[in-house]
Amino acid sequence: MPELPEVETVRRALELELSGRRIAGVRGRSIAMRRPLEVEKLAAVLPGLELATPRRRGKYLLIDLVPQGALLNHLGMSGRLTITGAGAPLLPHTHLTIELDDGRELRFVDPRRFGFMQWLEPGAEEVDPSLSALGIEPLDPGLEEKLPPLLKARRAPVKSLLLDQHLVAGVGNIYAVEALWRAGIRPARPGSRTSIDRLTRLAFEVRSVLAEAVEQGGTTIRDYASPEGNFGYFAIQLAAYGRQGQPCLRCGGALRADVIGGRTTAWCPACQR
DNA sequence: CCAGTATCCTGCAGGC
DNA sequence: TGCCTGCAGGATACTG
Repeated sequence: MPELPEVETVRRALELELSGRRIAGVRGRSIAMRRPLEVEKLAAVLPGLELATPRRRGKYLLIDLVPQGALLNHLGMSGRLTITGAGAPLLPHTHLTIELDDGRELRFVDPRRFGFMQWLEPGAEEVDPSLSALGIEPLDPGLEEKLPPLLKARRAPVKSLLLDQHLVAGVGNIYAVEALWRAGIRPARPGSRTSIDRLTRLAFEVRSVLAEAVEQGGTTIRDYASPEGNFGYFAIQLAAYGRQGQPCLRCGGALRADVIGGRTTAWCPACQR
C-alpha cells in the first residue's frame, strides 16, 4: 500500500508525536512476516530506550534508539502505524504494541503481513542486504542526472524499471503510473529505446509527483495528531492510476490498462508514446 | 547479469 | 444470501 510519500508522511507524524519519548514496554505475539516478528527479543531489548527522530530510506522507516540500535520497519502492502491511548480497542491484525512513557502506544497493524518490524543492533543497518541494495533516493538532488542512464541501460519496460527499488527507491505502482502519464511515455516502452531527453523528463515527473504527494500528506498531518488517529494514507489527485476506461484528463480519450511489471497499469494510448 | 513469473497473506468487490 | 474468483499501494526466490 504505502509508497514513498505515505512512508514520509508517517515519518513526519512519528517525529512530531514520538521523538524523545521513552519505551516503557512491548506487547505482541511472534509471527511470520516478511521478516519474522520477534516479540521476545523486542521486549528484552527495547524498554528504557529513547526514540530519536525517525529517518526514511525509500519505503523503509528507521527509528534510531538512544543510546544505540534502531527499529527497522517496512509497511508492505497493508501495514499501518498508529498512535493510540493505552485503552484503545485493538484493531484486528495488530501484531506489535510498543508502550510509551506517556501512556500512549505505538501499534503496528498489518493484515497481509508483507511488512515487518525488526530491531537492528548497532552496525546492522550498514550491512542490511535490503537497505544496502537500494537505489537513488528520488527526492535528493541529482535524480534527473543519475536515473536516465540507468534506465537507458536496460531493455525492460520503463514501468518495470521504475518499480525496481535497486534503481530508484520509493516508487510503487501508483506513482510509477502517474509519472509515466505525466511524462507522456508508454509504460511498456523499453528503457533502452527511450531517448535520454524523455527519460530526463520522466525523472523530473517522478520527483514532482512524489514531492507533491509528500506536500499534500504533510498539510494534513496536524489533523492526525489525535491519539486515536491513523496516519500516512493520502493520495494526490490521481490522473491515471485506477482510471482505466475513464477519459484521459489531457486528451479525453479512454485510458486502458495492461499488466506491466506484474501489476495493473493504466495509461493513455493517445498521449503516451 | 537480466527479464519475467510465482509466492507469501488477508480482505473485499463483483459475478453468478 | 452465499460462494467463488480475482485483485490489492511490495519484495524476493526462482526460472530460463
